[in-house]
Amino acid sequence: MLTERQMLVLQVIIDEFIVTAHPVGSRAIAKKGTIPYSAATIRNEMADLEEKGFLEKTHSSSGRIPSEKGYRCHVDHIIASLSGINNKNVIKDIIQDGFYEFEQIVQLSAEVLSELTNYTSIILGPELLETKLKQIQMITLSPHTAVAILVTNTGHVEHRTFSIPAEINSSDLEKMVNIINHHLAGSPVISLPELFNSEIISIMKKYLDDFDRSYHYLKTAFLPEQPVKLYVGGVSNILMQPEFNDVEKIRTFLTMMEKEDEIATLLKQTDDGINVTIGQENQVEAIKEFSLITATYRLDEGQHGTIALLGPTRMEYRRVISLLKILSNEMTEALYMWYKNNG
Amino acid sequence: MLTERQMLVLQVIIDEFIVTAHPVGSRAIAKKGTIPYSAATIRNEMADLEEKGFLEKTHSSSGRIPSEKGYRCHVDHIIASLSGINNKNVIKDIIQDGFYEFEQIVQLSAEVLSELTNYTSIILGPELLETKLKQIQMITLSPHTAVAILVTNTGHVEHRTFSIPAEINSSDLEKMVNIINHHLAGSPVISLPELFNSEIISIMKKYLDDFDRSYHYLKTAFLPEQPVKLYVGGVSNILMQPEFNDVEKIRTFLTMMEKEDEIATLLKQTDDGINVTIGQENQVEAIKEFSLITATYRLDEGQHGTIALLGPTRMEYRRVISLLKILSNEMTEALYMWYKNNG
DNA sequence: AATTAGCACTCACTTCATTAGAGTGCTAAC
DNA sequence: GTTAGCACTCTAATGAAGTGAGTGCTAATT
Repeated sequence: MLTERQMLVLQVIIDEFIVTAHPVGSRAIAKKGTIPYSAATIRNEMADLEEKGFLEKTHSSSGRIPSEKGYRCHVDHIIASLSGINNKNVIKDIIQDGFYEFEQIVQLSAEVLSELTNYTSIILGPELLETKLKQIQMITLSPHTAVAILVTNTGHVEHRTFSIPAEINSSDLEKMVNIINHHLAGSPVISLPELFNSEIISIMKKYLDDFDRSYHYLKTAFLPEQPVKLYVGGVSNILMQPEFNDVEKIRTFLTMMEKEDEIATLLKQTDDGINVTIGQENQVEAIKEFSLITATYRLDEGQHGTIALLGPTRMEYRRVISLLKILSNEMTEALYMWYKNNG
Repeated sequence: MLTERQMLVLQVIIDEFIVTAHPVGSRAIAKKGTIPYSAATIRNEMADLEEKGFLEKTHSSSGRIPSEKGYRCHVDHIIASLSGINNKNVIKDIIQDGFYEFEQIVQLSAEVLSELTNYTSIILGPELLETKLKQIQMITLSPHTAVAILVTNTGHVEHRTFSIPAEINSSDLEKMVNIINHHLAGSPVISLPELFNSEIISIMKKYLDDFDRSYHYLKTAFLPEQPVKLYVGGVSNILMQPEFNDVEKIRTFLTMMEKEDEIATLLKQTDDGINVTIGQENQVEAIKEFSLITATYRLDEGQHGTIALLGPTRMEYRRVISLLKILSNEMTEALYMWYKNNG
């Protein structure tokens, strides 16, 4: 589809544009001398590249900027050539110093990532619903209120304060908690409501006086509020990009970033491995001007989460993609170690 | 210091400027007809007001804008006239619907506040160190790791995952937790380290084999990481203000908002009651262009937190101050109720 | 004596024209 | 196939002119 030389020209233009954020002209390329052709030749190739849809003009006599198709080609090229990456131990070096808990590892990774790239990093925690119940605790604060605490095998702690209905006495509550721990420990959190219905109901009915009421309360008390957790790093970082010299754009961007649930659902539907969606390729309206690069990391037994990097379409794809690949590997490794110790 | 009429003119200018954010001219005021004087008269008064430092010009032939001294006068005036506020039940109406836990009440208040004002609201949670230990739990995830959970009387849950040193066996751990709960439940969290030293050490030495090691781990495991919690609402809200039409200002502001600890220390050193610091009056460099209004809310027994509102110096002080007063009262009330049930 | 009308002057903001510079496309020469 | 040359295009920067809201001062009015 593209000749060798056209590919070369496209690369040079993208590289240049990534740095300057300004349209690139043929003469400028020729002057730089990265490729040994005259401005006119390059001009001709550029015209062809534009015709084929890999470049665009901002106006009729401007230089060219890469189109989304151009970026796509660039990115596919990078991913294809991405094989033996030298693992730089970005995260591992930091982690090995001491003991970090699960959430810290993830949060740290998000910060490191945005620090290294100057884009905004978003990490989607592993689907909480797929973690397994370790233990439930119920701590009464007063005769009328209690804190329910749910701990998963990943060390995630979820808690909720709620009022104890007058119909339930504290010994009943204790019994319930014991029953749950005994029967449901080790079950995936996602299946808890179901298991409640199938396994626990029958048992509880034997032990508890006022079952129906209690049941209702328990069910709401023992489910995690947010099924996933987002770790965001470097929101203000990305605003340094020249793309954000417009106030309105900043507002739009920040408003979007506040919609955590939308971002979460977006990140959830990514495939395994490295994934790049450029501009209009994005399904979500609010980021159609951005590029989103995602990578998955895994825990044991099929649990996984997503690392993502959000930046302008004009992104340092080469660097960023390999970084993300390294980091997702490292996280998988670090978390695997963690998981092994804590399963 | 100011004549009746000068006061009037100052008020009108401030009111106008709060709405338009543009310098106010004498002719414009006269035309509006809020005060029955000609442009020339008003002009003279404005000249006097400027001389006395209550007004400023942006350039030699511009209209006037209120100086910080002008705002200060305005604000002092408002606070003086602030007596019988009709309690509007902003929060209470919402809260009474169902049971809300402590953190929800505070978070909700922050959101409501920024929603009502279009400024950024910051609520400083009650000093965690002053809450009292309710119970400690230790849940082992694996032979080498455990989650330590600390619950306070306010229902606050703090947790930390850490690795269990090989020297400590699980029955020792259990013993320690029991000892702590038995002796320290009810003690203020702030005094825990001290009590550890004075009361627990001696007792533990009797029970535990390898005391020294265990002690070190416990001490770090059972102290809340962040002594206070910040609840921020409507960060992107404030960006709609015309003061933020400059990209650089937005960046500065957002960078500042990311420094949570700085904000926390700033809010901690506020007096009781309503407090307004305008522009340069602020000690912290980053908010010398803003006004900060703070109010305190109380829990039982001397525990208290701070509600704050951050906006441009051009702020609707009248509305905002009374709102903050109402809200701090309501929060005190709501939390008092909560506290009573859960003490 | 206080207030107001009148007038000259100031300054930011907008609009418009001009220019410089970087770019393109095309044709002809190498 | 590659390059040089040239006419043409468009943006961005610059500056001049006009507009309008504002001020300060003085003199007239109440």
